[in-house]
Amino acid sequence: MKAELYKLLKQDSRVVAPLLLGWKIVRNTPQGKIKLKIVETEAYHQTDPASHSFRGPTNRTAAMFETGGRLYVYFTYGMHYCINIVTGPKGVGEGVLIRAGEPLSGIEMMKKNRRTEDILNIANGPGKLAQALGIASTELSGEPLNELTIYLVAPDVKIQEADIVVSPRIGIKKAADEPLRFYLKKNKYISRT
DNA sequence: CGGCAGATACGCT
DNA sequence: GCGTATCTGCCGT
Repeated sequence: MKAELYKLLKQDSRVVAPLLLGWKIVRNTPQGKIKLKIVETEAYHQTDPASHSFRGPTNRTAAMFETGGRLYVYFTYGMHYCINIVTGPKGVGEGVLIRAGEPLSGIEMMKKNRRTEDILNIANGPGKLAQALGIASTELSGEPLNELTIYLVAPDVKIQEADIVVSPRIGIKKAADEPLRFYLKKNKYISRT
């Protein structure tokens, strides 16, 4: 992992979450690369009761306690996988949930993975995004970001602060008012407004 | 379209 | 047992 990215991801998830907007998430597959622009994120910190890491490390959440720059993949609702970028120093359990992405390339593969032709419905939610990327297990959880599996690419054009909208997070009961969801203003691929 | 039930299995109490 | 960082389809408007 590049030093620049390592420095970014070593920071607090609440700092990193808005900074990841506009970055590209790339999945390398034998059939080719799948690329999406990150358009929606949420921060989950160890001190946050809504975070899986809140009660300390477990077998499931061990990856969140690693040094920033790894993947944390979890399974929920009996059928969905979701992807986080682990952030912060080793020993602190935190990460950034990637909630939605704008398809850039490998679109035919994503359509097949998602069983839909509707481009607006390919990755506009965390479970959908994981499915679009072909993630159907937790085997990549704990994996360091790397060009052989999954990695991040910096934005071509720097995202302006004025283009970022902050809101409460989706689908949680605890700490439901915390403004820890970030998305790109007017972007068509976010999960909801 | 908006709201809601149902699916489904795993981690933790 | 119970709750879950969700999605889809089906229903009514």
